[in-house]
Amino acid sequence: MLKHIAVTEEATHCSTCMMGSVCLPVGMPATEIAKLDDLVKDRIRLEKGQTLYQHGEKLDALFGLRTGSLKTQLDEANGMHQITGFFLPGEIVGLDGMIESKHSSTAIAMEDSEVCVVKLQDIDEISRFVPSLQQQVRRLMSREIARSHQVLLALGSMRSEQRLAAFLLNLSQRMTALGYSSSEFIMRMSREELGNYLGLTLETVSRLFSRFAREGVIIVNQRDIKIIDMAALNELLGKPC
Amino acid sequence: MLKHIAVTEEATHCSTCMMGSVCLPVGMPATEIAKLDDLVKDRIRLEKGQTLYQHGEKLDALFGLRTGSLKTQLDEANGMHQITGFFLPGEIVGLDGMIESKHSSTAIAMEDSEVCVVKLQDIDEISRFVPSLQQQVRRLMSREIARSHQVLLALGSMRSEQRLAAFLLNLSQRMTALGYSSSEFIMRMSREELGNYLGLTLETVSRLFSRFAREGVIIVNQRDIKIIDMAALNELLGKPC
DNA sequence: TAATACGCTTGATCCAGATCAACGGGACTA
DNA sequence: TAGTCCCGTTGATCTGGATCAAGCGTATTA
Repeated sequence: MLKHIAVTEEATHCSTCMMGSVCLPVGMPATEIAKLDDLVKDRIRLEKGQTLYQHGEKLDALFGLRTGSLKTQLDEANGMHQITGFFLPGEIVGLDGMIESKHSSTAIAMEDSEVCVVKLQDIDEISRFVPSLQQQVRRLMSREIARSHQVLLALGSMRSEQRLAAFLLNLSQRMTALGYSSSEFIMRMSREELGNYLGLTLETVSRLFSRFAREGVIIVNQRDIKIIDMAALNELLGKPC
Repeated sequence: MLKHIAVTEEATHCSTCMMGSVCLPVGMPATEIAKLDDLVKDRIRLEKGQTLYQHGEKLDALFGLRTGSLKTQLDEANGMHQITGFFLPGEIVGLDGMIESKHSSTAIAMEDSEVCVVKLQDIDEISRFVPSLQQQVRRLMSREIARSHQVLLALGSMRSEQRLAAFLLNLSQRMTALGYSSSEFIMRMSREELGNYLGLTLETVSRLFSRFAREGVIIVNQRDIKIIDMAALNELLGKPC
């Protein structure tokens, strides 16, 4: 069962949340953010491995990840499954699947995590007073579409080493946005999960990590990654450094 | 230069458009659809090969495809490019890239086409009187995310024959929704475009068509496709028929 | 009417990444 | 302290789809 936590008056609201600079309110004018305090009435604490929502479940809220990390995946009847995203704090989960008000994917915590619950009806309610909120939701959804397209590019047009390079660079950027080091971070996903996401086997991912390390591009210690030569990763993607 | 056509009083509006049952208003209550008549003030006629918008261009509108077909693609600086979608009449183009108000992809007409221009500011304006409009836009964006995720599943987890089967079944469904035959249709894209979209080479796509034809699953005549054995395609995907 | 071009098919060969297999190390349990 | 499990690494081998190459049919142009 999901562990709900009511957000009372003295609790953190959007306007006081440290995550505000990267989360749902990102880019909104400060005067409007102040009006978002009633947006989150509820939080959910998830243990590692716990499911936030499942394919087919009724959807009536979005989730802002406060702490921890999540993955989303598609589960097919025939046993196929595809991880469609890894989420870090400040990122919004649940944007897919507002068709028929049913989730079209499953979201699972990769470590103990906490999410803010943003009810869709509260969005509609509050956006009457905060005109930019609807645009903000559109922006976030649009970003999610663009993100998927980037992954499509990786899966459709890149070779294995390029996919991993693109993934590492992307993760690095997102860590930076969170105020962490851009060159050293811990990956929350297993080799198998990463392989699934990148359309590769876990063995190929493992070999790539070893090779990158051998070539002095990164230092790998299990899930602890240190990027030594960012330019080399960019070069792999054919980008000027 | 893009050919704009002002939508005057006597022209077709959303409420009278034949496409309404599959286009932007899909699923909205009839009373609300009637209020959408000011939503489209402008249409654009595109010739085959013409670009509707390009990566990086300012975005201030969505486009409802009225006739013809479009493709969207990501173009990378290094020459890589990835087709991210093929669009049929009634489908909405331009949902990606409302971040920074810039398009994140390029949309190109695959045949002579016509699109309805839906200005974002008109959406915000009209949604003050049509409460369900914002939800509708969210639904459409959500559908676009879910669609991308399905393609991710194909590119990440399926073998070549499954990808093509999934593509044909998907196209068949969309043709049905448009009122066309579910088993016989013309594909507007070349083998190369289809290969790019599915993460395969044009040769592999061609061989797959030949093989499916040899096995009596389809009849192929260049871009003219007739599905003989729908169940066989479903079986390839491991689905019960 | 020939000529050039483009899209598609088919064959031959190659190779990146999958698959199969063995092993090693850390975390948890008894 | 040993035993079990899970995750990751590495090696050997295989194969699906890429690459290279040739030819063909249809449309467009001279």
